[in-house]
Amino acid sequence: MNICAHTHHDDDRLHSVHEHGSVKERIKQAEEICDEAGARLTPLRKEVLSLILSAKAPIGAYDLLAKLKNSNERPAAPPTVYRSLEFLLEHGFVHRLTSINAFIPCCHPREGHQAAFLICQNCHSVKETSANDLFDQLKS
Amino acid sequence: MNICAHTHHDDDRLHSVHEHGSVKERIKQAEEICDEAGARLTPLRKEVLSLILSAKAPIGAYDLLAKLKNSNERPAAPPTVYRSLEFLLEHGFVHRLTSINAFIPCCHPREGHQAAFLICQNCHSVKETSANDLFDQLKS
DNA sequence: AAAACTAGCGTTATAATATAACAATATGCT
DNA sequence: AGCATATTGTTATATTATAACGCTAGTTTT
Repeated sequence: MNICAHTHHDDDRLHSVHEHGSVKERIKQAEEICDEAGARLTPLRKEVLSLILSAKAPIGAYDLLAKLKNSNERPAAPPTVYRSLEFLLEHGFVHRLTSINAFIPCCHPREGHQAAFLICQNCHSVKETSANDLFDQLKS
Repeated sequence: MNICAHTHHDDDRLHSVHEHGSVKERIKQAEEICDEAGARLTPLRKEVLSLILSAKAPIGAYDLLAKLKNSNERPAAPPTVYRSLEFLLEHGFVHRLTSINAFIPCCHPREGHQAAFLICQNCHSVKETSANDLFDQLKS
């Protein structure tokens, strides 16, 4: 499922996941979603989400760990990161790219959509496209 | 991309990857393909392919390693397996399922097709479907 | 309010997956 | 045979992820 997409024309069904609204706005949106769902976007979880949103590319768990250690008084070990990632994945705020062991923001956290990702095998830039049609087919 | 597919009706576009012709036949086919391509299906590589073909489900690198050790005088360490897997992947004899860190046979080694896999999140049984249509879309 | 419960996080250790680097051997070629 | 290259052996280590246990703070129950 990895295709290097070097296209530059715009297509509303195909967009870069790291070119979206401000981090602040998206954090605020996440807070609202958590409030509605009765979930807790704790300071730690918020910081991990913020790091993923701020990254210019998919970011790995141990990169997140390093950034947490640098930017923070908080102690940090692998479970610190993986537990936050688990929460963010469960609530649809991020996606896991298993093929490159990295994480990216979800562009549409409210929608419960199915996405497919085009990952450039050189630079790892990621574009997202809806796979709803494919999934409809498969479910049948 | 993981959907648990519990369907039992047959569909020529959707088939279980572990219900195919005999291992012997498929090894023979692989030998032919290697001959044509000038590639060497060495005894080690043949054994790894055979183990993947014989497995009833996706099989991990370290499971393969254990089987190599059991069934064989040959010494075996991680690179032994990973190098063979690299060869088998390059030549299209197997697929890597990154989401579960496991490997399965390719059902159509000659065709250079693009496949999508439905992996049961309970039992890890795998069905394969062609994703050529999707890929055509994406390339545009 | 005290006790019991729970979610979240800290902490240590270890499991599971994968690769780097170099040595030895086998294979093909002239 | 002698050389070049591909393959495999071998040791060590890197990378990714989880298990297990304890502490703390907030909540609920009584």
